[in-house]
Amino acid sequence: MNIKEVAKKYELSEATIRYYEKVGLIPPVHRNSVGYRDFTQEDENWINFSKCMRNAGMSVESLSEYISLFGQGDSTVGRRKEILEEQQAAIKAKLDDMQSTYDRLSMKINTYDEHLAKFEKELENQKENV
Amino acid sequence: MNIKEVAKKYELSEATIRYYEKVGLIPPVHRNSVGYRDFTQEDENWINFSKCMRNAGMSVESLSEYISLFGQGDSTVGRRKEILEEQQAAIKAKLDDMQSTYDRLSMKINTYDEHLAKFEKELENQKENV
DNA sequence: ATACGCCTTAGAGTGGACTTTAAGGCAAGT
DNA sequence: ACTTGCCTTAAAGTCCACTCTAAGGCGTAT
Repeated sequence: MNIKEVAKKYELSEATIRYYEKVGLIPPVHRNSVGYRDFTQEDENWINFSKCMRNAGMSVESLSEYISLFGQGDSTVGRRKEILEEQQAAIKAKLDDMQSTYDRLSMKINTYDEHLAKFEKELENQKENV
Repeated sequence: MNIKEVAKKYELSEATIRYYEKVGLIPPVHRNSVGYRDFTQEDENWINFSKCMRNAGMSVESLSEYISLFGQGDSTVGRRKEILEEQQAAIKAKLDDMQSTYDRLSMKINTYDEHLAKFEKELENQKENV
């Protein structure tokens, strides 16, 4: 699969995929005889993984450390697992935070529904509802 | 409450709070007789609200539009509710996405636990687990 | 009265993550 | 043979959201 197709499939720009390879956010991609990128299933899997982790808030720095360790073989498994566990915790915290913001926002929207314009000011002043 | 105390209370830098006021991410803060910021409970509520919304991924642009509309009074309630509903949907989408990444990551970590180093390569090659 | 500390602002600077640009290689179509 | 088009890279540019710096006002302590 060429870069154009992969970009479309994973909803990333071609530039982003080239950038991800450059900074080590995915391992080096397989090339064809003229040096063009020719993505294997494994290359695609890495793109998918890195995209997910980036969307979940993992930094380019941590992710590229992980990929680099992966390239260094089995001796790095311990540290790799450590990185994943750190991320797991960070995602969990962010999920909880966002869930509570979501709930509060839903309440706020309900209050908009119920009271409309004339109660707006009181609404904003209610300590537990802002 | 002065800016130093508020910054500490809401875990934001003083610079960030000043910036938030400057770009309209919170309404103008109450001032004392010498022009220093003197935060009322309502000012604090706005800081808390905006901090949550920023953490949940709402852009400075959308949030400042919301605050600006709020300052323009009751006629803007409709548009304001619209903005909040857009954000609610965006947060929901992000929550779902992050939840599935969290689940996948948890599985991956379990697999690290079970198989350790020598199965690492196969693990990474499994299409549904990367 | 002068030094110190806390506050103010405007505006410049920073960091992270892309995104665009410029220059160029290879190859299929006319 | 040459144009068109897809690919390549390095490097410069952009965008967002802060973050820092410089210059200065006011007030209490020495």
